[in-house]
Amino acid sequence: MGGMREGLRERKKRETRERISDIATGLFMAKGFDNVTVAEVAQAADVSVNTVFNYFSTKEDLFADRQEVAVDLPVRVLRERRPGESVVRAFRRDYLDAIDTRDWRHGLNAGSDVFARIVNDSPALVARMREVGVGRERALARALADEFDADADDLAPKMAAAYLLGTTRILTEHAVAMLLAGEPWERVAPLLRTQAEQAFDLLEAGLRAWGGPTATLVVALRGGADDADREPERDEEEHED
Amino acid sequence: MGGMREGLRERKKRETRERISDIATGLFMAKGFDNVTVAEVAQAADVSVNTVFNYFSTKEDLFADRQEVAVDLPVRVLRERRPGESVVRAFRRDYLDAIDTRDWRHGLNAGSDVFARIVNDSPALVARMREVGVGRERALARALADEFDADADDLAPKMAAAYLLGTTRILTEHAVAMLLAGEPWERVAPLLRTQAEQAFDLLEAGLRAWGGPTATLVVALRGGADDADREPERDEEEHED
DNA sequence: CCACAATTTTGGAGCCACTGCAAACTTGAT
DNA sequence: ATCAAGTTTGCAGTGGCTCCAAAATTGTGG
Repeated sequence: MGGMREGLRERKKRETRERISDIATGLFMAKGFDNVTVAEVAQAADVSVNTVFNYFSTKEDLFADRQEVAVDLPVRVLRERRPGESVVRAFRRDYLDAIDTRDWRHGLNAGSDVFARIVNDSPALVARMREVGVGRERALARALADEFDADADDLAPKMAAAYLLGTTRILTEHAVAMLLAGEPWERVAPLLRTQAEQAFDLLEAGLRAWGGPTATLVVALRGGADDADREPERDEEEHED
Repeated sequence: MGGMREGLRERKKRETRERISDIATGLFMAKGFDNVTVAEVAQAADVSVNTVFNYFSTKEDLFADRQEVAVDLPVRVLRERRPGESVVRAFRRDYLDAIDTRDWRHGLNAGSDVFARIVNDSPALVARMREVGVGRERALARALADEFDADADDLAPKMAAAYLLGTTRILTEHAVAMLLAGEPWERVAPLLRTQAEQAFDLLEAGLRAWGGPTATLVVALRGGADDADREPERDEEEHED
């Protein structure tokens, strides 16, 4: 049992997994999630049903697979914010960037409309996506609490996470709804941009007016003029995964 | 076929429905949601499985039943706010009231810990509860948009709904977590109260600093005069399209 | 090359939520 | 009593998913 390179065995495993996932997503896109049985996927991928469940523990996993990774995405935005940049500003920049580049990480992909239609047609997938969202929020809340070492009874990190991700969630939902209604991206983008700017203005201005017991976190969130000599940016360690 | 009082037929229907629901929740509490089959419920209620599905379209419906009604609860808080009272203030009052009276409408029921444990142990029920939450948020957003007749591209109602319900959600989650950890209500309540006050302070102060294009809604949300206190330092952008 | 062990795949039997259908059965009105 | 409408039930099935034990495949040492 040598832990060598990648033996034939492991390569085959990887290949089958990818084949199953690809064929599955293809079928889902073509016929809709609920109109495809696992048996169908298995047959198309030339494996047994048990093999499918060997790689993916649920049918929904078969669809997410790639989306799953995005759970720690907000955490990365938090951690990789620029020196001196407030948390809200970092999220604002990230989101506006995503609009410009039409990045997939906020579901603004070209083709995200078909994706959204597939998801919306299937209660199971809708539930799944919500679960991913909850995971993101929890991860961000943990990261915030971690970074500004708030104690367990301090709800500010959770609140902040909810506000930040709620904001982006609603922005994206609305944009995708417009795309689903047939609006071209060229018309959606500028509106989305102004909406995003307004929304983040609200967040920033909102937090600016607060001087609560968790002042350090709030200052870091909004980027503070409270105490001028304080360095809100912590030393950034090199932790890229 | 006269639709008179309540005929024998309808009474029997109501009785069976209640009997099934009661027996089901009893079994769920005793053994956990996933450890009870619908067949078991049917047998205990002395009906066939088909009859169960005749009244409740899913197994989860069997558990919710009573909880379902709570979807329009935030809307009621909005609509029944006192004259001159801002929306945020209304929600604050409602929540603090709920703490004092330990009202079930925010899951602060005595015995809500067992309820929570049952729910948390079942992925299906967790998903169901999240769905209820989403329904609440959507209903509140619609009601807000309705009341202040915002147009379809105005995201302020949705944002406000997300912030308000996100706030109460996190407050309640934390309180229930403490209860689950064995803390007595007498210790939880005062902490929850200060946390709630801080959180609603944040909301109120946050909205106070905002002068956007949807000024009427914001003013209604936070209460108070528009140009009374501080100036928004970020110059307000034009509202085109 | 040949065993032999470790894995992977597979078939089969089965559970459970849920559906559709047509035969009972119950109720209400004539 | 009788008939129509509504309700309950049994039965047969689908589809996701699990468990298990028998193949088939791959890595290792002789």
